[in-house]
Amino acid sequence: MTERTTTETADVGEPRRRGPYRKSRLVRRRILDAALEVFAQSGYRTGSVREIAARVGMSEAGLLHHFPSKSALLAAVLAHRDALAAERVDRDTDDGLVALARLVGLARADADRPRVVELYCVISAEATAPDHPAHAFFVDRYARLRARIADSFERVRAAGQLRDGVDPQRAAAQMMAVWDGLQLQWLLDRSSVDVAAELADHVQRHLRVPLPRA
Amino acid sequence: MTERTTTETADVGEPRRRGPYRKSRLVRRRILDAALEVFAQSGYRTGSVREIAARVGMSEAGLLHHFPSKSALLAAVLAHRDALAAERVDRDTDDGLVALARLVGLARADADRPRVVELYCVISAEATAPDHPAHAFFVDRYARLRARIADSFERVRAAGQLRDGVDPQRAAAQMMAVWDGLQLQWLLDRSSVDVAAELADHVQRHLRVPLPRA
DNA sequence: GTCTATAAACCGATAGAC
DNA sequence: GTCTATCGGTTTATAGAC
Repeated sequence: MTERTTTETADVGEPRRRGPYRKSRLVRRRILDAALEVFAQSGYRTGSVREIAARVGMSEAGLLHHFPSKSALLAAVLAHRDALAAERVDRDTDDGLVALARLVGLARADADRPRVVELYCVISAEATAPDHPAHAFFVDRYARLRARIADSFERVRAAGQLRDGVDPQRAAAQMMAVWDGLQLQWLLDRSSVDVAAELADHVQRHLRVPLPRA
Repeated sequence: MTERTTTETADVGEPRRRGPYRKSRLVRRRILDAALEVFAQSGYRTGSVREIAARVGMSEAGLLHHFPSKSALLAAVLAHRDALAAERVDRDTDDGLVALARLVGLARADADRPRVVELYCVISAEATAPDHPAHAFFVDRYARLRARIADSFERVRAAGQLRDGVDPQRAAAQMMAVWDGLQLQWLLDRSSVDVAAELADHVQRHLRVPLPRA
């Protein structure tokens, strides 16, 4: 959002030859990666800026030059990860079935990103407290996702592919719930459940037609 | 487990006239209640013994006379709440349908205990980290609950009340998952979902017969 | 059984040098 | 852009008086 897009005016001999703020962007990226790991493992409140800075290999003050505060750092991590996920899922489709299948595909891909799964699991539970810095973010995020998934189920219904007695709104809430809950079980014990398989099974139970794999 | 059951030998004039360690038991109970609130609101790692002690109205050292450490206090809170829930659900039944209905009933009753719901939501997510003091507790707890609920679904199947293509093990994992996930949504926004209603709807989708209300 | 006092550690954020 | 140094705050747990 606040990303600079101007091109540099001095081109030669300067350390930032290939673009403006190039080093800053790389450093910020490394900080985000380290913050993701620490917040995932320890939560926001217990995870420390000191630990994040140590993983990046710089001092606390050096890190806080790039992000004004700890909570701003968390916000940046969440915004960054949400943007990456949206990139994967939000490509245009009118097909509700495809939209739902993409979510299952995201769950399948998440098996290779346990740190990301852990981040959302831990921080969302923490953010249940109204005074948590990410509280409003998660309240809004869940309302938004519920509405979007309900819309997908609605399109499935309009295409005559939804089973009788299925309410799109309720199906959306249940799909998100089973997804989150499976992730918790999986984080506690990797061998206990197959998140994507169970999520697909759950969704399939609402459909008249097979859920595509993509 | 370590509860004393001996009766007192001196009966008159002593401050603990109505039973041995009576005051200690009451104090321990008040500590457990306060600890539940603090751990629910702030998690284990951020929740402080100081805050718990303040709510009980005693000093930190005074509190730690009753529980040897902070982690022992958390263990006691969890054991206490699990015992209360088991009391409600574990009465003997051979009827799988009744067992499942009791779980939905517990979810319904939990609408009046948001602090308890919050405790499990926050601590289980935190306990995802292998070095968390409650990690082993939750890994074991989830394995145990999955097995028990799978057994209930198995009994439902044996009674010819399970829909075709439903695997008891997977149904158990999915039921726990949707329950946990709905609680998270509910904690973030009380008006967003009806946990018990959605849980009942989910379970009903696996059954040939209506789930009883009790 | 409860207290005060204290140890030993960690925290977020800022000031200011370079 | 990164550092050192530091302020003012927090934490769990223990020692020892009463």
